[in-house]
Amino acid sequence: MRRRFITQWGALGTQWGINRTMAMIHALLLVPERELSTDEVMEELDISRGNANTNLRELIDWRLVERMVRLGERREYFAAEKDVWKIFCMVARERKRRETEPARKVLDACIRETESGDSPEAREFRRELTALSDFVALANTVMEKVAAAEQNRVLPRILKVL
Amino acid sequence: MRRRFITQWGALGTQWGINRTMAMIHALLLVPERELSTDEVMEELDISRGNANTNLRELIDWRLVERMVRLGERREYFAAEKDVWKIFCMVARERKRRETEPARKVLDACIRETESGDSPEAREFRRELTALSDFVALANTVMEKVAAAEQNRVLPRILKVL
DNA sequence: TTAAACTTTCGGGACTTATTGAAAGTACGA
DNA sequence: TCGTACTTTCAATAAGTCCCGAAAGTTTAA
Repeated sequence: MRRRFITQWGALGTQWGINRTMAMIHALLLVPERELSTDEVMEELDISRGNANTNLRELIDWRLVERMVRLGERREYFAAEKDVWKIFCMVARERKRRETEPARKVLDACIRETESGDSPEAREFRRELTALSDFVALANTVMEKVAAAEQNRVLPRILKVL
Repeated sequence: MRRRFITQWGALGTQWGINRTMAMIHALLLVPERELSTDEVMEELDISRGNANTNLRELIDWRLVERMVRLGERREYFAAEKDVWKIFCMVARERKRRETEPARKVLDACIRETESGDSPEAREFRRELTALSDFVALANTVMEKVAAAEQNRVLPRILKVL
């Protein structure tokens, strides 16, 4: 069953824009109570060392996985964050970085470059883009707050507002 | 400038998990005041008919673009939704459909199949997965409400709560 | 019913991204 | 300092995705 969960989670990851291996490693670490070494990950998922290493690092970069050092042991072990709320924050943070921030940059650059234009079209263009940019900025702030929030009370509270 | 906006938006799309052409068509339709035909889209972006057709349909599927019919004319025209709030709702709806719903399905299927297990591991497994599933369900509800909300007051209101 | 105008589908090639496996790098203990 | 145990990098290749263009399908007007 664990194996099935892992492969399915991997398939899901693809749709989320996360690569399959990364999602599978995450699933693998999410379930068992103990941390695993690189070699164990390689063996369990039947993947190469390079692949395991790259994706473990990526997961650490997302802060979804932590490196664990055991006293007196050379080998490193890896453990996944299990608190769903924290996972959510990490994903929000990452998405902000990869999605809303670049969008905002592009929009603002375009707005700035049409500032000189004075034709009706230029104004219209600027107006459209500004509306978009403001909105993205707002969404950005929301995500930031969500990512920074400490307690897992936020989502229920949001739900109440809606 | 418009052209630059279009290409940059296309590049952004890639990071969002949307294909380049789709994002470019969206940008193309977002800016000008008038709707465009398939042929005009092909010409502006220098893409094939098949490509234009496929991606226009995909955009329509996302409800980001509408098909416009002109009386007495055979040809169809396309126009993008410009209300940023509506765009947001559409994206939320689509993401829910493509991200949280499948995740929930996988989790619930796995939980159901371990219901019989009674070992400590099985219980632990079930506990973990249930926590995740509940959380995803909560997120799901939030997105649903957001997508259904009519006014563009929701985001500011959420912001106040945080 | 047919031709014309337009839309959709789909196989194959181009391009992009992920993975391997081996070599190089690093850190530790003796 | 060296050997060992481990981690990281990277070039080659495999896998996956996107796009073209031609052919097939559909709708409309005559």
